[in-house]
Amino acid sequence: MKVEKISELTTNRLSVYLRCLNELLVEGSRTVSSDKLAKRFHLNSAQIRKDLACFGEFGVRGVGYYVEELRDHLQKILGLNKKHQVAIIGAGRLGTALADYYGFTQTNFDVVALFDNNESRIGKKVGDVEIFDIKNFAKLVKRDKIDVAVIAVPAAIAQSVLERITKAGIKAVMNFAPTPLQVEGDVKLKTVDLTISLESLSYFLSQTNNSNENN
Amino acid sequence: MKVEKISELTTNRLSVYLRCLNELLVEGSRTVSSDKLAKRFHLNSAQIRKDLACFGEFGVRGVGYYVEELRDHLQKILGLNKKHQVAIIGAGRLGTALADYYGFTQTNFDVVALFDNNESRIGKKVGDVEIFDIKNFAKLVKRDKIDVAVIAVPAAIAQSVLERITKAGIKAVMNFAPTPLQVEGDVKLKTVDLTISLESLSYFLSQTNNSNENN
DNA sequence: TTTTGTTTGTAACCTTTTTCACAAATACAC
DNA sequence: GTGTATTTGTGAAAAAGGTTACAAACAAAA
Repeated sequence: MKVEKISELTTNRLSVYLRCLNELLVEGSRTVSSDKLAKRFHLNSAQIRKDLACFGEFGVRGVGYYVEELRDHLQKILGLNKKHQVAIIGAGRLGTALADYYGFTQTNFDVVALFDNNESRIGKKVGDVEIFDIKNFAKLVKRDKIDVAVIAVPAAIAQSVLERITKAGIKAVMNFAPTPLQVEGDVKLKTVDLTISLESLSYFLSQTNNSNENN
Repeated sequence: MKVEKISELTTNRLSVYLRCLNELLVEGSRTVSSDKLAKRFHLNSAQIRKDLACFGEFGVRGVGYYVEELRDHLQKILGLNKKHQVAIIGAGRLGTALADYYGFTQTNFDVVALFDNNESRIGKKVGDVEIFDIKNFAKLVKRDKIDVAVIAVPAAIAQSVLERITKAGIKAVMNFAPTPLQVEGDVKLKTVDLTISLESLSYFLSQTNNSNENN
């Protein structure tokens, strides 16, 4: 078992493995080898073994891994055995869409509050979740033990929102504003930038078109 | 100038550079050096130069890059000089949120149609965009020259939706369903998997908490 | 014209990530 | 038991990605 720093690429894959194992569990598999797992879900068996090896020796040589046991280990490793309280800042279309995104609702991530600075939105509800005035952010973070924040505001104000989040003591932030943000301290920020994804997609599109022209 | 295959990491950065240049243009800068660009936007100057070098020699030694000229080059490289017609499949909250996401509306990506299989949604409009029956997908792709598809349906049916998209001849697909999809042929698929991002975030959160306990 | 200062483009180097390959461990058949 | 078939865990190799460092190119001042 390695004790090195775990890369984000690894933790991302752990999440994938977890999903695969859940699928296998539903199908009733008791054990699975890294090779079967890899073939079934188009992964690399050596990488699976190496990723898992970062956290312990979960497998049995000649047998493989016990599906349920490994699933439980991964859940624990990823911190999915504890509930997380999520706040979404920005109650526009994206923010409200995220508020009942199944990834948030179906798991141990609970969206407990939406925040906005727009008077006309404050006080309304999206499903069970109330939209609060951003001014009360710090207070509600404390009250509801919010530990994850999602930024779903326009790019122009995203940095100031992040600072508010950081000041409130939140350590995990997901950013949907199409702009890179500067982080203070040991806060973990993940940016999902749709503009970058789209424009990058556009590049590959133009490549295909050009090569077709040359045929 | 290199002629190697361009990595996705590079095209992602090109999109970032483009954004930076647009910002500089608004501020009225005529030229910029890779060093100034890097310092201003927290990038690496050598990497900027290397990324650009994949596509030509755009700079002038001793001067830097002409902002507007480089901007135009990047737009061309990324295929952003042509309009793209986007279809969103799945007219739930996420699909409709994406339909008027500014990244789609504000640029040369035009959302021209939403698709769903739910009778109650078909025929309605989200902003200017009509929700069509998924059965008419291929027909409308042809009529409206749709070249980008966005999957915003539940994971369980995402693969079958992708196959429909592929059959209709679309080469660029963005997937928001939290599941990896198998691509046929030369279709470019980008998956934005919020579950993976969230669970990965959860890992780092549990790390922070554990190390605090040990203090 | 020459010198000085700036900045690109890139070769060489370093780091990270992925893949390969195999000894060690286990199960199971005989 | 012994032998055969699996499969893990992990070094070592390969590939991919990022950084450093500097010659070559150019601008501007002297």
